[in-house]
Order: sequence, then structure tokens, then C-alpha cells
Amino acid sequence: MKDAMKQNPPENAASRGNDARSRAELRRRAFLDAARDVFLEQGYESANMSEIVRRAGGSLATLYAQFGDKEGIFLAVLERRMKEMTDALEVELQAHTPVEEGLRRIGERFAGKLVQPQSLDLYRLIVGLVKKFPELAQTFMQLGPNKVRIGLAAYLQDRADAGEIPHSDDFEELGALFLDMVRSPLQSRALLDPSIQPTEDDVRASVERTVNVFLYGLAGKR
Amino acid sequence: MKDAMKQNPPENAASRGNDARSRAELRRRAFLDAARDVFLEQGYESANMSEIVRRAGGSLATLYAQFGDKEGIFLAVLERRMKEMTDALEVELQAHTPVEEGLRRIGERFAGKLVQPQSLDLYRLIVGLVKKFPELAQTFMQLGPNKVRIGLAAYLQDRADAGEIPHSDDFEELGALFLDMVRSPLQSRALLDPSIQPTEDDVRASVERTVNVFLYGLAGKR
DNA sequence: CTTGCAATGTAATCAGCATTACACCAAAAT
DNA sequence: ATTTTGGTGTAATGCTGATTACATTGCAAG
Repeated sequence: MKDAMKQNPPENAASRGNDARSRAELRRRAFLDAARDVFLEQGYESANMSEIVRRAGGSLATLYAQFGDKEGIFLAVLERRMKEMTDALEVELQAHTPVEEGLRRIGERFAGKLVQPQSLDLYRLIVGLVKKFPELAQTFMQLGPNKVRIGLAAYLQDRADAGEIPHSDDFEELGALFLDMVRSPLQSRALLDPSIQPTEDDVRASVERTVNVFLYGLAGKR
Repeated sequence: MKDAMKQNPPENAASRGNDARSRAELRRRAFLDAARDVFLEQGYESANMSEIVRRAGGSLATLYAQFGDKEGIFLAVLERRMKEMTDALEVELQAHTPVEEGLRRIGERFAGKLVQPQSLDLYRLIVGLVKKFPELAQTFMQLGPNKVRIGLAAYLQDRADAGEIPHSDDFEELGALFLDMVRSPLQSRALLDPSIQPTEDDVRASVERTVNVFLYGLAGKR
């Protein structure tokens, strides 16, 4: 006996600085949230379309009407998430912070995001799907790694212009190396062992070490 | 005097310089080869047990008798592959090569293996399965990354004793960082884009750069 | 109020396997 | 040769889940 109350009481609807989108938009959001949870929990193949509907409310038919098919809704989830991820970095990448401090901040922001359980789950998913949906992985790269790498290259260029580091013929390559150095120590293990959950302090310590090696090499700052 | 059966399959009976293992062993090997191919091509979920049998010859019932179930045969494939992978590194890790040259060789061996299409496929598979079969990922870590890391730590300790690099309180951590630095630049992109296939030269160049940064930092050797 | 259109709930449809059962066969061991 | 042991083909059995069909219902505007 499903109550059929007005499922959408527009109480403070008046003050919706957000979206005035009709129910369609709300429905869409609910679908996306539920789909994200289900996909991240169960993985792509095992994720069940009916389960998404069960959590989001609404109906299977509507879900299909909005997103086409399973791949479609996954793609939608992905795009939304990538946007959330990169927005947080923009600021640091624009700033003219001195290089050691700047790399530390950028590294911490970046790594901090990446080791969140949600991020790890998503990354596992994407990697596992590369063979089956290459265009999906392409989207991921574009919206994630590539975007960040380009931003970081610009920052390094800026620091080189300020005379803090030597010039390089390929700051993108260098930026990529730094990102890999920051990412891998924290991510590579957690990726394979979900019981590992790096803390804030872990992140700070790892990034600290990485920045040091990146700038001064094994012997360390002198 | 061999009975010339007409429907005798192309058994290369003549060249049995290999193993005189009974047919059971040959069957087993054929299953493993076929299973490896199918799993790597299609991924775990989509891999079809009947397809494995189709390629290996033999029968479904035998496959199940030998390996129990789908997970069982995948595990068998994994263990065999991991052994192949790490055997190649043992030598370099034991040697007392000077650090710069030694790291270069170790790095090249290691990275060279990792960027092989088969290795990338396998890694994608494992990563995608972490949530569903954690113990499987655990096995992978034990037989792969952990083993190598420990070996490398010993090598670094050896080089520190020789006075080539400063002592550290945690050579395992440092070894892990080096491995990540060597691995990530080559692997992280190829992982997400199967069309990227690093050449020998790519590997050499990347490792060269990495060793340089690892030892001397951003400013480079001097 | 009525009419149109999208959302809903439910129950098909359709297909793909993992896994098992079963009824024959081959050859090594006795 | 006969038994024993294990391999082979083939065809169930069972389950799961994407996708669609359909009849119903609520909301919004005319």
C-alpha cells in the first residue's frame, strides 16, 4: 500500500535559488544519486537497474526514458562526479604560491580526493571497464587526469618564470610525473586493498616526502 | 609401432622432449592457456566457461573437475602469470650493481614487463575484481608488488652500505616510491587507453628520467 | 471538468551463462 | 580381455537481470 501523497510537497519551493526544474529534474537527480551508490557498491556488471529504482523511487520505465540504457546512466554518473573532483583543484592551480608550498597544497588536495572511498571505487570501476567501454575511459581521462595535468603544467611554467625551478622543455611531462608520484604511493595499495584507508596525516606525510624527492632527489633538501 | 588412428588429434607425439607428464598435465596446461586468453580478452564476468573449453579442447566436465569453478581457474591462471613476472627480476635484485645503473636496469625490466598488453589486461582485471574478490587481489599483491618491493629494499640497503646513497629508516617505503615512480608514468595512461603501447624506447626514456629525478631531484644530476 | 502526456507499478520477454547430470569412450592397469 | 579410472559430448537445470509492454494514475493546462 503505497501512499500516494504529493510526493513532492513544494514547501519552500519559493526560495529555490537552485533550479526551478520541474519534477523531471528532481527525479533525474534522485536517479543519479541512487545509481552512483549502486554502481560503486556492486560494480558495473552486478549493478541492478531495478535496485537503482528501488532506492531512487520512481519507475524502471522512467529511468530508461531518461538515460537510454545502463551504459547511459553510468556515463551520466561519471560526468557529474568528475566535475565535482576537478573543481576543487582549480583554485590552487591558478595561484602563484611558491613552489614548495604550492606543490604541497596541490598534492594534498589532489591526493586527498583520490583516496576517498568513492574515488577509489570509481577508479576501480573505470579501469575494469576499459576493455569493454573504451570511450568511457576516454571520457574519464579527459575530464580527470588530462585536465589536471594541463593545469599543473601551467603552474610549473609559472614557477619556472619566477626562477624557482629550472625551465624544462616539457612541463606537461613533468607535471604528469609529479601527479603520478603523488598519487601512486597512496592509491596503488589502497586500490588493491579496500581495508587500507589513508588518513589525512598519511596523505600529508606522503605528499611531504614526495615533494621533497621531486624537488631535491633522494638525498633530500639541503 | 604406433597404431595409426585416423582421428588422432595433432598430438606432436614425436617431440615430447618437454614433459612426459601424463595427459592430465597437458590438458591442464591447455586449459590454463585458453583460460588466460579468454579472461584477458573478455574480462572476468563476460568470460565464458564454454568458450575456454572450445579453445582448449576437452570437455566442460573435465575443466570443472580440475579447477572447481570459475574463480578457481582464474586463480590458477593468476598464480602462474605472477611467477613468470617476478622470476625475471630476481637476478637484478641480487646483484651489487652501482646504484644509478642498477636502478636503471631494475626499472627497465620491471616497467618492460608491466606495459606488455597481457600485463595491462591482467592488472585491469584484478583492479576491477577487488570489491568482489578481495582475497584474489590479496594474492596478487603478495605475489607481485610486495615481493618486488622487499627485494628492492634489500638492494637499496646494499647500496647504502656501499656508501652510494644516504641511509634511510625505511627502505621499503623508498623502494615502493621508486617502483611507483617507474610504473606510473608508463602504466597509468596505457591502463586507461589500450591504444597506447609504449615501445622499448619509451620505457628506456621514461625510466632514465625517473631514475634521475629519484636520485637527484628536479634540478637533475650534478 | 477534461484531456493529454509523462510517470508509475507490475509483470512479461528474452537471453546468457555457471554449474550439474548423464550416458558413452579410451586406454592403462590388472 | 576386463576392470578401473578418468575424459568426452551434449543437454539439462536454474538463476539473474536487462529491456520492454501495458494498463493505470497523477499533474497541468485549457
